[in-house]
This record gives sequence, structure tokens and C-alpha cells, in this order.
Amino acid sequence: MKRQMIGRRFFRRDPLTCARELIGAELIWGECVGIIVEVEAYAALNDEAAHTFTRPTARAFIERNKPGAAYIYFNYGVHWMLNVLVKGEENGFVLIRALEPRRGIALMQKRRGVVDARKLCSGPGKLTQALDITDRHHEMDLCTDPRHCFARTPGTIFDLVADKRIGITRSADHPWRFTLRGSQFLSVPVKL
DNA sequence: TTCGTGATAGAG
DNA sequence: TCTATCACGAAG
Repeated sequence: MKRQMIGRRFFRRDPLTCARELIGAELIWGECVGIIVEVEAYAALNDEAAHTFTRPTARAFIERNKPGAAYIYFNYGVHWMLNVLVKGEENGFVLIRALEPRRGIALMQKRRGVVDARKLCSGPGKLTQALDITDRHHEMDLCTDPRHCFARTPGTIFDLVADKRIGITRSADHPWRFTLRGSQFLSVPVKL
């Protein structure tokens, strides 16, 4: 079976399901391609760590956009964060946290100023720098443009690990971080 | 372990 | 206007 672009229907479900199924999928961004090895799910309701809990603009974003839209924001005065809107059975976001670089590696190395492949996209701030993702991509539809989308081979099953989300203080106990088991490209190693 | 950096939102 | 806070990363 051939690799296919992930369509809008995929994102019309709930954040946990989408997060799990994005592990092992490809993120295609211009010249660059990486395998998604780490994500986190955020729920629009009852999740104190999600932007929707404190930020009216995040709630307005959900109203205004279709499932599969890019939600990008600037954090700590330094880093861009890439999220995908999930809107359907339950609303929320999936934060893309780490990639295993596959194509366009020379370009990623140049943008990052780093050669080691394990350090190119091993963190949410790193991968946006490696792929040159900024606020100009905010609200972009990631379900129509084959140069900015997700892709996977239907029917493929990956071995996942679920554990706690990283770097948050509220609602910190949910096991809503998902990683590809054994991956060497994670932002933070899975706690044993 | 520390520190930088800037957008956001709520309080004053 | 001022301030707290933040889904991070690099250096030391």
C-alpha cells in the first residue's frame, strides 16, 4: 500500500486518537521530510495545560478554523511551536514535538547550525527551526497542500509508548505524550 | 542549574 | 501601564 496524504477526516475525531496515529507518520514541509516520533495531545476542555484553558484567542482559533489547520505560537521569546487542530468528536490540539529527519537534511543542518541528525528535530522548538516554521504558517491548512502536510501508509502499526507530557505544571499527570518506542530522536528520553 | 526572550492576558 | 506566566534550548 502506498503512502497517502492525511486528509481532513483524520482530524475530525479526538486529540488522543489523532496524536497516537500521527506517530510514525511523515511530516512533509517543503524540501524536508521527517518521521513523527513524539507528540502530545491537548484537549480544549478540562485540560488546564492547554491554551484554550487560559487564552480566548485559542478558543477563537478553534471556532474559526477547520480540522487540520496549523496552530503556531511563539514561546519563551525564542521558539515557535507547531500544533494541529483537531475538531470533531472532541476538540483540541496535537503538539508536534520531535521528528526523525529523512529528507532535506542538509537544509535542516544549515538552519540549525548543527550536524548531528539526532539534534536536528529533537524538540518542538528545534523542529520548527529546522523546517523554518514561523507565524507565517499560522492557520495554514495542512490537508490540501502536498508540500505542507502529513502522510502515512495506511494499515501500518507502530509500537508506541504513552507517558506524561513534558514541561507543563498544570494537568501534568495525564499520559498524553506519545513516542515511537526505542526512537533515538526524542526531545527527552522516555522515563523507565 | 542558570538564564534569555517576547507574546498574551488579567489586574491595577 | 505593569506583571506573571509560559507546551524551550543552550551553555556551563
